[in-house]
Amino acid sequence: MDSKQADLAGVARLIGEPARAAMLDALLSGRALAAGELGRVGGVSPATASEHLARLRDGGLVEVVAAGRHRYYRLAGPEVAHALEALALVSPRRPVRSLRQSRVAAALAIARTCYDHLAGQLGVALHDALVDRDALAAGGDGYRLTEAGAQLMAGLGVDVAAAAAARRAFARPCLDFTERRPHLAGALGAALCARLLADGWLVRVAADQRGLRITPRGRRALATYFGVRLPDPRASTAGAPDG
Amino acid sequence: MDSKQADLAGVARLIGEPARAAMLDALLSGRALAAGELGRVGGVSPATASEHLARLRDGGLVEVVAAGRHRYYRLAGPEVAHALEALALVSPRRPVRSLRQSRVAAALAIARTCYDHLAGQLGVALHDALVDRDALAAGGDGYRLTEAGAQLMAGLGVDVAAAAAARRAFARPCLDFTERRPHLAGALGAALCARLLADGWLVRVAADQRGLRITPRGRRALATYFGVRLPDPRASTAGAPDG
DNA sequence: CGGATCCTTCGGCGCCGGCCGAAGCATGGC
DNA sequence: GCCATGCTTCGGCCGGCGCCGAAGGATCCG
Repeated sequence: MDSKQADLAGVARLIGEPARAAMLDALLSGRALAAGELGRVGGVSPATASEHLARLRDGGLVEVVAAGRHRYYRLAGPEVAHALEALALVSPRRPVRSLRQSRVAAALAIARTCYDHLAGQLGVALHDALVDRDALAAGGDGYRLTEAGAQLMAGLGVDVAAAAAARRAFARPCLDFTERRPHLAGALGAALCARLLADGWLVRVAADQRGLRITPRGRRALATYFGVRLPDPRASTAGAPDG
Repeated sequence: MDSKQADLAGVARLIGEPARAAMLDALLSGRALAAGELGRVGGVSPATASEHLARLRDGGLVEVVAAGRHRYYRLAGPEVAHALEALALVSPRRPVRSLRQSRVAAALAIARTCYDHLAGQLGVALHDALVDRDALAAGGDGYRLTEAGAQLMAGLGVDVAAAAAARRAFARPCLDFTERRPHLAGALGAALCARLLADGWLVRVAADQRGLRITPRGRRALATYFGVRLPDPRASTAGAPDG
């Protein structure tokens, strides 16, 4: 335990600027984006974008990786994504302006990435299915995989050993900011998401970096492996969030 | 699912101001504090404090309850506390300045409240003990109480039925920002914390609203009921956080 | 009812920081 | 080598907001 104290205001100040918040939101897709593209996302000039990104970098919120004459930025880690989601959870909603925005929001509600794992109705449904089937059990820093869970993951081709060896937490619930119920995060959640994308069960929607579309094949597979059928017609009013 | 989008920047901007951040930090004790006291905490005049509190109120981060000529402010809910803790988790640490600050920080690291439940080494140890003893199991929006867990809580005099009936989540892990491992949050966590305070196992430390001291009686009881012995001499380097 | 306490609103000051254009520095293509 | 592209740094403008003192309203006390 180092005897220091956190600088709450500093980090919040970094996020609390519309252009930077838009950039961070875009980076919640888990992908690394070029500085210029992030500037466009934030609606500012390249010069301003560069300043913002430098600040975010100094604040430890993003990392940069140089590639040719492009510089790609990504979130500095899962805990940054977690903080952003937690903030979104308490943010007042403001009305959408266009039909297009409404369509995008509806699509995001069904399936999207939360940093590098699955969120939205799909993410929550998968989480619940894994818990209900006793594939996940309480233990360690969140969840541990049961014998049944290990077999299920092996059947899907998820590299559980690699996930267990990662320096980050293995499996952890992450409160979904649209569903207000947990979905699966951590190394296992990321590995599962990657696998489902690689297998063509899910594809990224070009319109929004975070959006996912479930392919027909994925729909069948989700029903077979997890008993999950989406979109779920049940009412969206679920349990209240909690800290 | 309402088709709206969250205003990430707005909320972060509210938190990202030193005086307001200090106020919110003080409110993380879970108590309601008067406007004047919060002004002193933030190091600003009553006038400025009032402005800040009005903004926080409009932003939905705090609630106010009038009592005589005092107006007491408290966090608007558990999800606000959760967002603050998540932010603290990614905040860079800055060196403490005085010996006094160092002592306070060390005390906070051992036992403190996180909004209305237990955090610090004590909170994490209790969480781990409950999971290890199969008092808590994965289920619902986080944890459910097993039969053994229900008996344990009953023995302590914790009103589990009331906690289960609360509108908030029943039991949920909350990532501790000093330990970087989960402690127990949710209605059950709050009920447990309240019970331990009421029974005199823990007392609040006047120097810092969030700080807790374990009484000699509490120390014995914690060992008896949970097998928990603090301060724990094991190294503080634990698993990395995750979103 | 008059004074004390607590809080809020108002007016005005000052500064931080977000913005851009222009210039500087890399990299890549030809 | 020369130019185009992508990004960053620099200088300067300007608006927002954080700050306070003073004034006003509410509550409690004697």
